[in-house]
Amino acid sequence: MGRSPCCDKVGLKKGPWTPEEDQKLLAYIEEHGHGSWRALPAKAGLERCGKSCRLRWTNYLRPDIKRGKFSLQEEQTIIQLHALLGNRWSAIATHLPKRTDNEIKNYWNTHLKKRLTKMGIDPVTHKPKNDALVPGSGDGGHSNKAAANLSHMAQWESARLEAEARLVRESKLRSQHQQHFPSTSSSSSSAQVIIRLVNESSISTTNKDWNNNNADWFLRSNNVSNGGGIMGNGEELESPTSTLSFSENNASDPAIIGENSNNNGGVVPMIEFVGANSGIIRSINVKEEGSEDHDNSSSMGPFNNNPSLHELAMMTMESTWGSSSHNNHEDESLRTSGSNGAHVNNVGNDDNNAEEEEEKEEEELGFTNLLLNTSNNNEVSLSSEGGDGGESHHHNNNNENCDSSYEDKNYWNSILHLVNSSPSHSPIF
DNA sequence: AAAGTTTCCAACCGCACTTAT
DNA sequence: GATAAGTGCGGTTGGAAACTT
Repeated sequence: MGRSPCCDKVGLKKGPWTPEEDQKLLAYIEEHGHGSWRALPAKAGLERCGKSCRLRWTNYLRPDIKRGKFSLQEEQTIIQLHALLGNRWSAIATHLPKRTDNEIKNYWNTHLKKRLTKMGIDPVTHKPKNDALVPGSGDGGHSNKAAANLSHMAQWESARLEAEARLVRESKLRSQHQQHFPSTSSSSSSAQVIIRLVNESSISTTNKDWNNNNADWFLRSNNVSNGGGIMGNGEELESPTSTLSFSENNASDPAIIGENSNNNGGVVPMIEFVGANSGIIRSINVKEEGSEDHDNSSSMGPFNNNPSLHELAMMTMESTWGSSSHNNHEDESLRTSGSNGAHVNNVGNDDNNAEEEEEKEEEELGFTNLLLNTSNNNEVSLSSEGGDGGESHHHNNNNENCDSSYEDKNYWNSILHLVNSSPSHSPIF
């Protein structure tokens, strides 16, 4: 059976909205809220279908929308998130405050997609179309590995989103349950070793880390100082926080999102996301790796060349959360030099128009580095400082034997840093 | 200055999912 | 469980603006 149309199309206006219509819609929603979108047009005196009204509101009239040029930081975020999420514009939009999914989608299609194509990167797969054209192609296949990692990450993220959706529902049920039984723990029912990554007071810092420009947004819109994660500004995004866990029954668990054999025959641990109640990742749940699935008796412990996700997360979180001011400065260097801090730039030499093209290319190189060569950034210390297992994780970047794990580290660092930097109200993380 | 082309983005369309009956 | 209503989302389009010839 077909669905009935969202509205009777006869007599309803289509096309661009007039200022009068905008005013009517704005005035009505300000006074009454939107309520049922289908019923709204009649009540507001608009000859539009409810869907059109909703779209106009969410994409244009809503007061918390930032318009105008995308910052480089935003562009980088979009590219990274697109590599992970694909065309999940609404999901991407949750990481770009005040930007609508429609706007991001348009920007991707009109700017970023072309730019990546121009750089020789397939904007769909985020893999290099032609190795010869891509920086790092002569790196012994590093970029290919990175691209493969991104592909893997996309699968990872896809399944994670599904699990997250399920867990949102569970979380809601749980919270309802807790209203009756307040003492009930909200943690996962699975046997898990919860590793506390960040306490509630990290929230402000975390969001400052995201972006200098966005910090103000966060502080204003969320009214959060410490222990926040509660939406201000009337926003009710109930945002379960994802947690990572290494599953023990990956074959049947719907939350399992993948495994990845590494060069050493080990297995990158399963990852499971478990709902929580704040807006940022706050814990990683580590389960015992099942022994029946993999010939990998030591997957949980600190490993030789392949850090567990847990370790990576720990290193990453500690590194990033522990040095917010540092990162803010890093952002600036990233703007012009990409993630490679060794690259020398003429930052500040902006009075020469002839160099604009050069700068643009440098920015593009930065994007390339972000996507294909997340190594060499100094956001993550690979030393033992972040390991909770007490085992040192020093890695020599020049050691070929460590390439795989090193790339994994940077790969995860890039992802986790993004996660870490996400606004606390994100419904995804 | 006019015509042609490209770029940009607001808005539409239809599908999928959730919720209500 | 079946159906309808409501909503969200991603793909696509149409037209205005900008740019080029």
